[in-house]
Amino acid sequence: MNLDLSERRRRILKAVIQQYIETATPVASQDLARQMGVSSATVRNEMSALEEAGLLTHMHTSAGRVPTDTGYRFFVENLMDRAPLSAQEQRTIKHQFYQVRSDFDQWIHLAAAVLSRTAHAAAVVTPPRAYESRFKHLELIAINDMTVLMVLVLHEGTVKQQTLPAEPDTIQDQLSRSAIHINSLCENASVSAIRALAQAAATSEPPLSGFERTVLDMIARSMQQFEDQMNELIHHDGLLEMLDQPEFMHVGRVREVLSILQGGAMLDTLIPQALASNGVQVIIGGEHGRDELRDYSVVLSRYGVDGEATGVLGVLGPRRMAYPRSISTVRYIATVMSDLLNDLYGTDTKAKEEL
Amino acid sequence: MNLDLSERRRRILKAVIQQYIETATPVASQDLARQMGVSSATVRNEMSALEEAGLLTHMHTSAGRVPTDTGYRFFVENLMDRAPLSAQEQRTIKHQFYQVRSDFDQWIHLAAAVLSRTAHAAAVVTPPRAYESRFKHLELIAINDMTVLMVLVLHEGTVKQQTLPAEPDTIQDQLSRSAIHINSLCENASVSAIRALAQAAATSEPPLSGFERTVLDMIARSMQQFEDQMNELIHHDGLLEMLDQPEFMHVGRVREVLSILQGGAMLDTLIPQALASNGVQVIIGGEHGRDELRDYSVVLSRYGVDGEATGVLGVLGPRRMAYPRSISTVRYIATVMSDLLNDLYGTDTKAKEEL
DNA sequence: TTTTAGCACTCGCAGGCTGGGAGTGCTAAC
DNA sequence: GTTAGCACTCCCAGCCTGCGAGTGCTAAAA
Repeated sequence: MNLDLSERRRRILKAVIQQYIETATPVASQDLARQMGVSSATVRNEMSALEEAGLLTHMHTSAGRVPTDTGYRFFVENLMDRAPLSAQEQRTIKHQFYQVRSDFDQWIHLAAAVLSRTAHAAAVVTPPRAYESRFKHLELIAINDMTVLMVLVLHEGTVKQQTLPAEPDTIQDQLSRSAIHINSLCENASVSAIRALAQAAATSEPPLSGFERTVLDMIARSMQQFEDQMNELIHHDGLLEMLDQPEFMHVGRVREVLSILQGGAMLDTLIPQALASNGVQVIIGGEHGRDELRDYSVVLSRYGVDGEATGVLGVLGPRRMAYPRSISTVRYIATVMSDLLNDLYGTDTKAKEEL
Repeated sequence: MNLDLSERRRRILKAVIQQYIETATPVASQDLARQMGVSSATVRNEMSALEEAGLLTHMHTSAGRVPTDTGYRFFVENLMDRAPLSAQEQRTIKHQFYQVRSDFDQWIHLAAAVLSRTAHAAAVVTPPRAYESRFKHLELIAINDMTVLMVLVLHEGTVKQQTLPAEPDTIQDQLSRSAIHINSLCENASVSAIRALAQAAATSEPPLSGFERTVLDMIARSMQQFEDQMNELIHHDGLLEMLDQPEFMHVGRVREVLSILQGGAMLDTLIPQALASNGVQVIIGGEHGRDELRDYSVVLSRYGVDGEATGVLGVLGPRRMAYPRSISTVRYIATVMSDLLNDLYGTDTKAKEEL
């Protein structure tokens, strides 16, 4: 994508896209004539050339120009002014995160809320996850004489809770001993290691009781399930934020967005792809051939601490999205989240994403 | 509300409402003439009387009749056929819950999903909560040499996680000892009891360390916050389910519903009210004077185990809602959830809600 | 060769008009 | 009390129309 555009054509393309993003109406040659310092006819000629090059279109003869996917792409990569969040905004955001700093599972909600309000688009955030989950700690708590609550902490800090039926006459003391036993056995173990331990129950020293074996099975199943549902835990927010946009005048669009957000195109391709790459990813319209996304753009970034826990966050909006602002916002919040996680996990220094 | 309606008027009213619920178009006298076995003119006279009584309206002279709030109310209380879920449906639902029976926090999601799909409306579910939260168990886990993960289990089984900065050179052993100490002190304690303990740190036996005091403060704050956000944790689902209804042709409606669901009318009045009453509550249109709800109806029920943990679940839909089905669904799922919680908490037998 | 003015042409869109259809309300007869 | 008949009201989809916004093209100017 290195079209050899004259300076003037670049300026016109940029102006068209900026104006279209702002006003949501096709832009006319007249509109630009003034700021370009030439006549509308000249602008028309240039626009015509840009259309030839596949960067603009128009729906019918007497309509203004509108950017194509390619046009937006060129804009994002070569034309747009980077617009980092103001110091004031950065402070506000950081402050909000500071206030919930100890409240692990509020980070996700806060990130989504801030993203959507700052970028004026719908936000998506997946919780931070290790590539392979590892056992950290187990706690067994008697809820009553029939039920035990099992609290499982994974290495990256995720807490899972499950109940299991108690053997009759189980007392907390026994449970605590079992927990200690399992904790010592399973330190740092992966799913498969725990499965192996459960298999070899008899040979361990001291041998595992039947109950303890059940717990091991439960742990393995729980961790496995956790890994499997990898990306089913997308949290999203800010739908309302988007409904003001004129593209959502028809309800069909709302339906589209909802299905994309909850389980459609988001999971299958975009999130894994974002997890596998560095920096901020921008997907414009149907660039990936996914038809549901034809009219939408997505800005995503990975965040987290390498090797420990990473997640994905970003925004989804109409193709006519304020790219500079969205990109800055996503990038900034990704670094804030990474810093938080870095404080949590490590003495590691390479938490901040580059780009 | 005991209007003295003739049998025929009741039949006509019922037919009007049923047909309107089904077709979403005002119902004409013609439509009913046949099934009533009288001429359309007669039906018109009767309708006219029902309109006089405030049970029906029409928007302009040449339009069919439409129920008023009062009409719906009369229908719900005196006219409608109770339609319990079929045995087949009940089995399916029970089976789904059975599959996630050990996975406490999936219940909420499942309940919302099932509710919305079964009642074809948006579902809301609040997690089960004790009226006053009580301490159950604490666990302190060293994540690294700078951070401690605190896992707090409340009496009703809720698990809260928080991080706190570690003192330098803290080792897991010390943490475990602190946890044991605090666990023995705080058994069953309420927020205020824990606050008192923190105040009297020096006098306890053995005395609480500075770190342990910090943890106590943290616990108290966390529990307090938990009580404060009482109803901010509404989980909802099934927006898509509703968008097919013709009343959502205009986007404004979608916006309305979204704001009701996330933090508007739902919290303020309806949920507390549902928590305070037994059985299934039906709120039709603007019955509560809340203007945002003018065009919507809500069917809610409390669920849970008295004294241990209760929550609220229900559906929100257009005023033209399939009341019999919604009510049956809400009632059934409330009993299923109550049974689950009952298994979890108690030997108690009075878990099932009566109407 | 590039730019510009001028003009014809295209298209969308809001407004007004119209006819038909659906439904009621009333009246008078059964 | 019920019904047929009819006038009347109102909505709605379709059609036309005029206007405004923009373009594309051409021929002249720079």
